[in-house]
Amino acid sequence: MSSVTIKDVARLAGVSPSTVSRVISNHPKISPATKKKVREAMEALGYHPNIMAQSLVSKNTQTLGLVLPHSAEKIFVNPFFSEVLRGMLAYANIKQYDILMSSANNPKEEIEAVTRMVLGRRIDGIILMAPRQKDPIVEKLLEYQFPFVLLGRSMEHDHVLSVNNDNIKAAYDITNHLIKQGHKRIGFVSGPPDLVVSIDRLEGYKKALLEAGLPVHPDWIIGEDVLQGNAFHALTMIMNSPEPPTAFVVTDDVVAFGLIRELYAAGFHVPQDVSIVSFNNIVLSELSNPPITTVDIGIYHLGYLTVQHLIRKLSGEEIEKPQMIVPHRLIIRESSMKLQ
Amino acid sequence: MSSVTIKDVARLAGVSPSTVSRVISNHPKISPATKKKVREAMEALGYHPNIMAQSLVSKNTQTLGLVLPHSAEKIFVNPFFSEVLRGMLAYANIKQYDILMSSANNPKEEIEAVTRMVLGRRIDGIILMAPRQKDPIVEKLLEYQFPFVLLGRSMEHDHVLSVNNDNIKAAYDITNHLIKQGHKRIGFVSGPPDLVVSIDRLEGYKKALLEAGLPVHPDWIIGEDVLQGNAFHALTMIMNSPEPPTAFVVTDDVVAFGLIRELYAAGFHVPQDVSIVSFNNIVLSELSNPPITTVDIGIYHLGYLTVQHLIRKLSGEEIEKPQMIVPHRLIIRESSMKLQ
DNA sequence: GTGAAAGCGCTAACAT
DNA sequence: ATGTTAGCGCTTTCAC
Repeated sequence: MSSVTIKDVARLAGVSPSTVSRVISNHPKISPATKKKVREAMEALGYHPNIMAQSLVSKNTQTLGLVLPHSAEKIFVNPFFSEVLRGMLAYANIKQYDILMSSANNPKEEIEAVTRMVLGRRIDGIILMAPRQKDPIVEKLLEYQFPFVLLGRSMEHDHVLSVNNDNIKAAYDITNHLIKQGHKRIGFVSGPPDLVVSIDRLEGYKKALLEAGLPVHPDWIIGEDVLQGNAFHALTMIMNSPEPPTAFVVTDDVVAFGLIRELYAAGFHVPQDVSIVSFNNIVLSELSNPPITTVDIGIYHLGYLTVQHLIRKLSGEEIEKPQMIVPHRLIIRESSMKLQ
Repeated sequence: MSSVTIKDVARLAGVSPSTVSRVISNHPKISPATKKKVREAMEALGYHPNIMAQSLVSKNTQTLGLVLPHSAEKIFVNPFFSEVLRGMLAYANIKQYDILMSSANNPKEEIEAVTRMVLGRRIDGIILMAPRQKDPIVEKLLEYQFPFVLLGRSMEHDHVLSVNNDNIKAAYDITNHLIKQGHKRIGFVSGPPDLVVSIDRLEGYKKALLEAGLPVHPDWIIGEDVLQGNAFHALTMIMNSPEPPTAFVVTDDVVAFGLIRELYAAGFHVPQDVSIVSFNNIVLSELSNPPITTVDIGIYHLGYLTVQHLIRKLSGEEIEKPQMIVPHRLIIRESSMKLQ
């Protein structure tokens, strides 16, 4: 692993270092002859530009930062995450960008990680996943005037770059699907309450109920910790009440898996006793037993467009609409089969 | 987002840039007084060292490279991946390392991505996931003499750093579990055939059968593409033969999900008609219907130790045993309930 | 204990 | 079209 520099190439090609530099960056006025000579020398020596040195002077790094949401949300984010990352990397790859990841165990570390990346000038822009209400990182980045994109949306700032689903509409649509099936008592299983996505989906659910003249029953809105069994008690309470829900809108496929399992353990079958619909359409939702009715939010696409949006901004393109919306569609499966 | 440099700090603190540098790197002989002055100046200006400049001279980047396996393996790797990444980032975070990801659509791009990172001196070491038999990237890295660690193992080089399960033993153990349940006709669903992990698990399966005096039936060893339904035909063929398998060892939980689904569609129930066991113990395997018997391979731990192993190597520690083995354990669930 | 100076590998005026 | 020069922000001898 030799360390061949631009000077070595210059020497071998019999030109000056700056000429080599020009060849690298495809400078227009460079004679075909020398270009060829230099290319050959680079090839012969196995030259690759030192990216640190390039960045130091050019002030850009061809790198995007991504902070992994901290563990509190791990279950919520889990299978979604690798798919969205695939989409991100796919576009980044096209544009020769890499993605620098950092993790954090709590909001404080999260800020630190971002600060280190941004002020350490390691990245050109940053991708924020799962933004919260009044998200401190968003505020910080705004303050730094550092380019970033949200996978999700900001509730406070509508001029920030973001790629999102219309989660209110999505929740509204999927809830209406249940209503059309004849359900009148519909519960909701929420995600972490400070995530914007949780708030939006809850709102869409409520909107559909209200429009249909159905009651919004606060006791039927439960936390996502059913999966851990913490809310098992709450669930049995609800299900053993005189008039239990006949359906649930669940904020995430993984949570839906858990819920189906908990219901089963409590003696309730899906969809015979209770219907389940959820969000994301992760691969496994189709392979669930029963297969889960869900909202396909285009996870891969979401990741892909997020990076595209950010890179466009970085290359100085005029962004007509900062808020991009990725369309969703309902995938109707067995878990919400029509009531007889 | 001002760009405050070491000079600015030096000026404000009334010292030379080199002194500031010494404070940053905790140089021993520096008077407490100046140290304090400099620290205050850094604080006041919001100084953060430019990591590119640091790297350029110090020749290390505090960054590890990771190449996402290309899409062919996406199904195999999917839910496993985010968990292993969490483990990697957790340890990296402790040691103030970041992880630089790059993706590739094919083996050629994979090599390119690695070359760009390595020769571009962007990273100090590299993590390779899911190594193959005679893996070209391993050969390349060996040739460059560049530090790397395998999540898995090399079949050819036993001195390379690696963190792995004993997959042969794991497959042997889980197959024996089925044999103890009274199964005599046991099939196998494989992963991508050139992955070392696939080869090892197949070997362990065969070993258990042979030792028990049971037949290894080549027709019962099928590819992982059952999930896509491509091998659906093969599966029904097998199941409709006069003496079909009564159990399957499946190489991956996700594939097991798919298999259970396919079997169900073909009229076979798990575990009444056929038992299923698999590997990885992803979160959802417990929430499957039925819950899946699987080998817990300690995914998070695997990621954590992989990075630990590599960072130790990078910091010049003497590595006593280059090949680390993470213990596995069987998680017995409903999908392999005893035959009556 | 601290400063001055050189240089890491590269790019970008400014010359010619 | 190409070479010369001066940095980018930092670390690290080498002086004192």
